[in-house]
Amino acid sequence: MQTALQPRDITFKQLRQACSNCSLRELCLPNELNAEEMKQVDELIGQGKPIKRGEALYRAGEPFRALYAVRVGFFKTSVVSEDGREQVTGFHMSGELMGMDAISADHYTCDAVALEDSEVCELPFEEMESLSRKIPALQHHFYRVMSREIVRDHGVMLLLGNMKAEERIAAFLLNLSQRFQIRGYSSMSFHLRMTREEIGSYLGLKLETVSRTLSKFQDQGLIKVQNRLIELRDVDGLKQLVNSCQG
Amino acid sequence: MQTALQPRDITFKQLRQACSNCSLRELCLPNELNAEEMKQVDELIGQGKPIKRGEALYRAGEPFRALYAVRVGFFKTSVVSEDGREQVTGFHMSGELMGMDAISADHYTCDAVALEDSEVCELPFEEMESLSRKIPALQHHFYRVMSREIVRDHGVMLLLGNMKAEERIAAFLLNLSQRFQIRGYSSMSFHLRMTREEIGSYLGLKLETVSRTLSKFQDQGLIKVQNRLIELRDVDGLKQLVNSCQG
DNA sequence: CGGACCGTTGAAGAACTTCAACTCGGGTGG
DNA sequence: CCACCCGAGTTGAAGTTCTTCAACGGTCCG
Repeated sequence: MQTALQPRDITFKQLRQACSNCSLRELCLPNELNAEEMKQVDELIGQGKPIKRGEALYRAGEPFRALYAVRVGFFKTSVVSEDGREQVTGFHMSGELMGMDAISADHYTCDAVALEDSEVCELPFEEMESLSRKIPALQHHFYRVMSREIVRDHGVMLLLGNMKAEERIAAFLLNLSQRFQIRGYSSMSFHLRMTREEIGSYLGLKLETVSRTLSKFQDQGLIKVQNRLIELRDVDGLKQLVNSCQG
Repeated sequence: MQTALQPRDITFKQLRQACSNCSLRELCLPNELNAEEMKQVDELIGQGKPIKRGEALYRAGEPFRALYAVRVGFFKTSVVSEDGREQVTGFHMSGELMGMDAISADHYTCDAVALEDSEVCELPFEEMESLSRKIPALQHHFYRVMSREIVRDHGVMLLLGNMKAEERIAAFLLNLSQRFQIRGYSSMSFHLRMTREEIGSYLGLKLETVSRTLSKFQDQGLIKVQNRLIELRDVDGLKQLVNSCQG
């Protein structure tokens, strides 16, 4: 494993860029840091580690050393049950943190796989933890980020437990749209980085159901689908769908 | 709200008992604390606040001030969607922490309702946060507890996304059994604190399906059901169920 | 003792899955 | 450069699982 990392480390250093200059700073780090604090954080964080499409950033069972922030690209995280069923637990885009599940058991419990060529920043957890004792805003930030993950998971539980296929897909598309918008990309038209099967796994549906539902939405004029390119045509219609049918 | 709390506060103080004497200490707090650290924690934590069956400890939207540890009793937490659908996000027994969802948005996002007469300990979050900067073990403990909640949620997502009704119910019963065992209660026979509907909400099933499945398990000799009293008769059989059917 | 709530069970219906056939597009090797 | 092939996606038809609707029994509590 160590040897495999060496060629990467070269690129790693070439791409090095301080958090203080990073446009994603508001997403990853608390915004109340002063220059001195920022510098301390900068010194800990390893930046721009590239992960090729299809590669795993980490896998379930590997020892925990760091959290990872997506710098560019797109990831899925998934858990696998004892009998081999995969459940996608999340899709992660720039500025989002991965690996928080690993703190409790000291090893990762998910696989994190890049769905396109990506780069991540490495946050060595022990060091961050100890730095967060000196910088209250940083400590609070980590509590908040973990809390946000819990809230997000509850939202997925609501979706999986109560919603019908059409509502799930509509909610999924709206969620992606919103997250692209926050990052300055178009919220009305975007490229899906994942397969129908991965969407299905995340939403508790089979890939055929995902495909059928997207086709149905297109027939209804809600969206336009061209392979993985999605264009939202009637956002209000989609929103109504999410809050309409009784589950 | 303040007035309603006053009669409680009397009992609150009557029941006061230090964490250092509490048998649940290993569940709530890190076990590496020395006497001095323990004392500091003790001084912050409000103990033995009683919540009657059916009452809410907190509700979604209320401002966040404290985490709560179940001392005695049993709680459910649930989120409600915009159109009024309830999703039970968890059942919580003694030693377990509730309210971590509230850190990110500074208000609770769930309702927490007692399913039997209960008592909770109050952990004022801001004070705990600042104390945790002085006690590394305490800080690490909170990170771990939140991480554990994330892992648990991923497990529920796997259950809701991939499992059939029988597998969900079997997994649910085995999970309860294990948690009772940890607390020194019988793992083979226990009382369900929640209705069939609440089980169904948690597992993404209708109450009739829950009822039918329990009856079926009884017919198969896996369990014995008497209202809310459950007796496990074939734990291995249940375990096989969880890891058998392909979802 | 009456009523509300909880739970059980049957039968019919809806929603999703499964199985299967086919299309499309991109990459590879002849 | 083109043929081929593979993975991804679409669509139809049949099948399964769960839900819905409805009726009824039990139990707890005022």
